Amino acid sequence: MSQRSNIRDVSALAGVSIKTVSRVLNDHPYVSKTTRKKVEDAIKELDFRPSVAARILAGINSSQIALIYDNHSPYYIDQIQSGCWQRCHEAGVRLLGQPVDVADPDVGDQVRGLVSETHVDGIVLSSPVTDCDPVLRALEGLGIPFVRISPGTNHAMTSSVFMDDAQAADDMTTHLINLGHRRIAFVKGHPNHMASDERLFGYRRALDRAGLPFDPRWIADGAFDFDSGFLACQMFLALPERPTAVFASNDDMAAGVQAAAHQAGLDLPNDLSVAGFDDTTLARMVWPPLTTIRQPTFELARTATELLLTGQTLVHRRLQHELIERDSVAPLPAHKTATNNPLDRPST
Amino acid sequence: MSQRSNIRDVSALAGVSIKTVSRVLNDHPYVSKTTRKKVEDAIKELDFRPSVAARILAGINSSQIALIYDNHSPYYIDQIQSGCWQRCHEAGVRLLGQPVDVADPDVGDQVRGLVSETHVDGIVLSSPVTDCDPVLRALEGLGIPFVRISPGTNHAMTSSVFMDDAQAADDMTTHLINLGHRRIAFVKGHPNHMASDERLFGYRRALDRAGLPFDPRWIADGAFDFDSGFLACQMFLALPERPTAVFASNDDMAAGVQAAAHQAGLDLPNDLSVAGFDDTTLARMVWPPLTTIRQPTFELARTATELLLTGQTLVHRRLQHELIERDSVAPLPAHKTATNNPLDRPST
DNA sequence: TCGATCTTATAAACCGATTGATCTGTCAAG
DNA sequence: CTTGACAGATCAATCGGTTTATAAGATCGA
Repeated sequence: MSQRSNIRDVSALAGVSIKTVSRVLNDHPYVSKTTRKKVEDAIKELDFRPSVAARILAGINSSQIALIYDNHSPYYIDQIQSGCWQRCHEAGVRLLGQPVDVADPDVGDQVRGLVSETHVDGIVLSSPVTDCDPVLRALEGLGIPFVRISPGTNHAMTSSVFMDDAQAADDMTTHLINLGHRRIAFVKGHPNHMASDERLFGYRRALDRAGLPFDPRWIADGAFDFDSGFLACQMFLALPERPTAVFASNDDMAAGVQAAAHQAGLDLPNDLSVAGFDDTTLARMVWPPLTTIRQPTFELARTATELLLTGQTLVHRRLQHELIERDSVAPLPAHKTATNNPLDRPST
Repeated sequence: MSQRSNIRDVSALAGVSIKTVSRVLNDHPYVSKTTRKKVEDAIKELDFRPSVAARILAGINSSQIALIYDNHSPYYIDQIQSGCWQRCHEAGVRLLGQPVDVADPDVGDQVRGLVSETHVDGIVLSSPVTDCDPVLRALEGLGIPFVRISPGTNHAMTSSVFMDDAQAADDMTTHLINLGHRRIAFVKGHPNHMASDERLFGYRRALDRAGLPFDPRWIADGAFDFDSGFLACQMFLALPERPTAVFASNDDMAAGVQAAAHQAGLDLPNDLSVAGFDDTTLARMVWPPLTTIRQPTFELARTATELLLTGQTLVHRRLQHELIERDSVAPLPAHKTATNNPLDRPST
């Protein structure tokens, strides 16, 4: 039976005072190497681990931070979590993952509870919690440090790390245009993610610059999940004038678009080019593999955690995105470029 | 500035003793309705939340449990987490998600640290941590209650919830045989998951019963991830006698198999049937959608948490699986059934 | 009316660490 | 031979709850 050992046991075994043990534990000055060694040996022998509960009560750091998220793309969350976790692991800090529902009327209260009950030292917010008012108010009221990953609003409030969603969407749209596509549909992201608007904006900007018209019928609402991409594509295919390319603003929706296209008997990517966004693992799993925007999700999370841990409260870091070409996007065949017949069908 | 309020503030405001407040908080007897009401009002007004740290120190439950996992399939983990989380949420218990690496030589130590530092009341183990010796020893030594999801060994040690992996694999294999397939390849799971052996066993049993030979060249090593499925399929396709169906022992690997087949120019499912296992969200995202075994992952996790929370230390529950037919498996065309020519190729 | 059972108060000990105040030695520089 | 700077001991308070012991008023049945 391994009875829990406490700081008294350690001090007794090492033959030093409790205060000295505490000094060793917290890296305080005025401890000689030999004393430190004695104490460390005693700690090892007793397998002593200071109780966080007691340290928290005594008012020092809890060495715990929380990651709060609400996301419907497991691959995305997996990367966010890994990034935070890795940095925490290096720093010897525990990470508590806390899923929430931003639509729940008492998220604010839940977050307040989390903080005052667990005494976490800080918080990492992932989109869309980054722009959830009740949560932001709760955190501000508590006066606890927090950083945000890809926030869409209140940029002056906290440190943040993000990418240029508008530019990335612009890049992808331009890429499609350069390949000859003129009828490019777009699937929007979940309305409570600010990135959704940014991506739509980038798409429109690229269209404008190329002198292409913006046609609202080629815009579909989405929710960052497979099903909404599927539905969006079905809608596009029912249009008298079909798009030759679909740009879905994340990979899950792009997979949905592809599935609907496959189901309709289209030959991908020749009959329809499909572009994604995020470059999650999923992008390589579907067929054809997705041409997509690589979002540095892991690094975003790692960097955010870094900022929190080092107490940099008001810095903003933009990380670089990258257009990844795979096989889901093809140049528009010549015969389709010429005609603009409304009754034109992808294949006979 | 919302100064933290403590139990003293509450007792003062409510005009009762600290002890009485404590009674209300812990649902102890001997509190009249009117007194209880007064205390509850005071709690609400002060937005008082008892500090877990203090309660832990005082020796009562921490109302926290941990979920320890090490898995390479985000969709699987997502479901496990959701199941645990939902049950915890209902019970007002906090869930700490803790990823580990079972191959790390000091997992045991990490787990011991987790328990003695956070004072969690119990632990849910997900495969393959369920069969990680250092972790099991650490937990036993600590004397902390824990339950396991799909353990492969030491069944008498703890409560567990699981499905019949062998029977499920048998079912799927039999399904393929019934559709006329005779050359059925199999992609094994990660060697540190006990379920991998079970599934292989079920596959062989079905083959035996049907009087079909077991050919080791049609067995590939896998690791439950996309890439290993991809590699396995490439290997199968290089064989002089190609399989007509591949049964991959999870969905991620099945997606890999499909990708390799697509890349080789095969027409799915006609040239090659592909079956998966798990029925994660991914199964519907790939093309063609996977015929797979539905593993009740969410319910498994929920039930495990239930057992832990209600203190049922030695019960075992088997949950039912189900064969889900989608479009990745097709009957073997007649002309292929007849011949068994080693040089036979899927398409000309 | 007496005793039993509720209901609540008061005071103090305790959980395991941190921290501040106070005090005693060492040892080396000036 | 002082004088500091450093190393460590001792004691007690503190964080925010739980819990035990003791006491006492209220309520109720016999």
